[in-house]
Amino acid sequence: MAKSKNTNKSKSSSQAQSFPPGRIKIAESLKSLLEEKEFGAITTAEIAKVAGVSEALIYKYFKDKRALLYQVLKEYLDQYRMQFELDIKGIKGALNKLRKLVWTHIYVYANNRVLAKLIFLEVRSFPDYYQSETYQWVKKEYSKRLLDIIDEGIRNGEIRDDISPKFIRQVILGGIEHVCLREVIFDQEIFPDELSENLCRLIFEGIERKTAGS
Amino acid sequence: MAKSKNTNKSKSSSQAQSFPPGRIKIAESLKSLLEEKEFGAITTAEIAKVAGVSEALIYKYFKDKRALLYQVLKEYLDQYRMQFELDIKGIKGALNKLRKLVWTHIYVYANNRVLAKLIFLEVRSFPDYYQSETYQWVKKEYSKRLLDIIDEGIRNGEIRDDISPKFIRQVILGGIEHVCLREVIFDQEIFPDELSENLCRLIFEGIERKTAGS
Amino acid sequence: MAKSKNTNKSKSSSQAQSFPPGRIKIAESLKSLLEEKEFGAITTAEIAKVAGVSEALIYKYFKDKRALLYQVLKEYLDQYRMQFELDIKGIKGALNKLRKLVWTHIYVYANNRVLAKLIFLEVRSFPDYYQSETYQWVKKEYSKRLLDIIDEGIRNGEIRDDISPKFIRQVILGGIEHVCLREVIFDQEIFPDELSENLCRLIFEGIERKTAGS
Amino acid sequence: MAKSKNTNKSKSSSQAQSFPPGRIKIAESLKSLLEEKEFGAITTAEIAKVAGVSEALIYKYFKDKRALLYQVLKEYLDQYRMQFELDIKGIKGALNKLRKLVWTHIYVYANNRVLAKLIFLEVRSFPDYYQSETYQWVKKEYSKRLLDIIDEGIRNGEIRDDISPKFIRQVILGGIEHVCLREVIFDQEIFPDELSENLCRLIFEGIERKTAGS
DNA sequence: CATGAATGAGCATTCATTCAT
DNA sequence: TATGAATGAATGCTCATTCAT
Repeated sequence: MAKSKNTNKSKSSSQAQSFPPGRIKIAESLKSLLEEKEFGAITTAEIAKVAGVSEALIYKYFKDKRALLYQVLKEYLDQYRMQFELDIKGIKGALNKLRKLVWTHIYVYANNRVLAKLIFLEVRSFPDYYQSETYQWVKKEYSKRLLDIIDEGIRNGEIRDDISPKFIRQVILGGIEHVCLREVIFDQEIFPDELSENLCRLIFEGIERKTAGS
Repeated sequence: MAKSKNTNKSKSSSQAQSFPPGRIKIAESLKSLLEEKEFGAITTAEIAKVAGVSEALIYKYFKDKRALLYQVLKEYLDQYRMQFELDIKGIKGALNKLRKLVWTHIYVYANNRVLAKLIFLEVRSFPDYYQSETYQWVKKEYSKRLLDIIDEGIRNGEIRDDISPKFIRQVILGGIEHVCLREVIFDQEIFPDELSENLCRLIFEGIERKTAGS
Repeated sequence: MAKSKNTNKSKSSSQAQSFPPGRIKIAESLKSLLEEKEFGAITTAEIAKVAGVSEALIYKYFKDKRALLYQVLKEYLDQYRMQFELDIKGIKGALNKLRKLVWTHIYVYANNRVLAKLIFLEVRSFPDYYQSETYQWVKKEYSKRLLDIIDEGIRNGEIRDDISPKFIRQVILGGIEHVCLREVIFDQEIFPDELSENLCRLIFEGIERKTAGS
Repeated sequence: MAKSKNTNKSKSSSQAQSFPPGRIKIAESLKSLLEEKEFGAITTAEIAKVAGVSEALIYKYFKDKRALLYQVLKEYLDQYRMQFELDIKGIKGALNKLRKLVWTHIYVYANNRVLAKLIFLEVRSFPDYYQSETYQWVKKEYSKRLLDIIDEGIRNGEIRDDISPKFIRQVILGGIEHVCLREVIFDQEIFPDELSENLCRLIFEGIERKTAGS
């Protein structure tokens, strides 16, 4: 059950194919090594060997080992950002959008264990991450999108207006983290359908506007 | 509030006073270093320095750095094993015993962060741990005791008999882990009273035998 | 007061405008970097970056990093060679010419710290420098000119004829080096007027021909 | 003439033979390498190889490469400190003591080129040297001794009392540096007798008290 | 019971240099 | 004329571990 095969098979993944092959090979190498062990246990020698390049090349493309990690994180996030943008297209209703978003979020964790672990464990220990452009940009993009949908829900009466939208967002993100953390850390399978269903039921019960008639 | 001061003040802790002073000092040294940083970041030089002994002595008493960690883990577990044995003395009723056990388990995690982190994070990366006597022995002792109580509950009608006792045990242990993991990882405070109360309410509702009259 | 601004503003300096722009940019880049740090601390990456060219181009024009240094040295020396040729034009008397030469020599050190340091410190550690054309050619040009003037002085009775002209030259060059070395090494200001005045007074007293009547 | 063989043949040099052989070999190794090249050009690998030990051992005994350099410097200074203490014993008259001190100082530079270069060139680039105990201690020991003698000279009328003793000390130390710097840098021979004679004549003429009768 | 001395293997990182295009 | 891509060989430094005493 555990140790599910992940998704970075996408050699030709998200970045606009403009990078030199060496750089791509290095990033892919780290991605594949992250499947097996944590970042701290991976050496530059290993990265270079798996990538089939010299260690020196790593430092041509990345300031240091950590900058490489951030790049990998960024690539993963980029890849899913597009997915997120497409995902809520055509969905009517704020709650439905939220439901879809929650499902996708959990689905991403379910299918990309490396990304999940990176976000849950690795990145928190590096205080400089929070200054990195990757973080800033995710924060802006994803967090804002979430807030917009909540606002929309409040405006059109789907969501109660007596709770701060930011607090609602906090609860949603905390909830997602909560239902996935255990599984991510212990390499157990995540079932997006079930988890998102339960989570949404719980949260929506709290945030939905109770109209007089219903 | 988080980052609570821990409990390994017990210099003269559990082991039957039989160990030579050097060995004890080394184990205590690692314990105190584990309060500050994770095992991987602790060097043998540090351990020796804090213990006030030579590095070589570590290898007289322990096969390697990891064997020392297992010893420390064992000492902690020993220490709490006694506590567990005393704890349910005089308690009537399987559910009450379980309640006490859950509370104590969570309480241990709340008060010995080092042990909690060891169990949750450190030890899982060492596959050989599961072969170690420490693990085998804890598994037998603690797990068995739990099962005994569940069996007792089934026998005396407190607990429904249509669920496998082992499954019930699994749910209890998983539940405890579940409600503590997040806090342990992110160094947030754990409130044993609240957590065990909620957890027990949830679980007992499911496992309690619903007698006609009640 | 020390750390005087230097003179390699002469972008279009001595070389007969024949070099391709890339080559010129590389040499100028090294010159400007030498103002800030010593040769050993300058990397080819830096040189290329400041020059605005690729690292590879350096190796198109120069055998290696050191050959580039020799080229820079040569350019500086070229630049001052012209100055030396013009300088003694129109001056009457060997001693006056020598005085002018000494002043100019010191003046060059005072105003081009990079050149001074190159000559005093950098170049001596590279034994192959003494085989380089740059060295051979300077030796011939400048040293010979000096000797010619001394000879002229002896011939026309200004300078005593009982000391070998080469020894006199040696004393003059040694003296110049002597009065500048300390300042160059410790980055202290050099005062050409004062230093050359004192040096000439000292040396000329020794080499001047004492005629009966004077 | 240049490149005179130096004096660190003293394998069993100054330190109280209490150091382990590895540490001694490392220090001696650096000393011998400093005869050939400057500190910056010496690698830890070389030091270890010449010493016949592993690179790791260097870091057992010294914080880093620079700390090793300071240790070497300290050993040299220690060695000569004893010499200085004995040297002025039994000499009458402050000027005679100063003369002896100047001679010995120059003699040390003449016979230990490595030490001389260390002091003149290497150590100035490391700002942290001036915080090192080695520096503080030399400053105190040697500088103070010099000042004491000058004071003594002023008290007994040998030295004029209208110039600050510290200024006199400054002139003496600057003078010694002045007459040795060139030779040290260019690896030319130093003649202590001649240099100290000339230097003392020059300085003493200025600082000696001109009594009415003389 | 304890240690002083020593190290092999590895670490992230740097840099001058090469070569196909 | 110019460069993008790549690297071999170091560099200073760390650490768990061994062994004679």
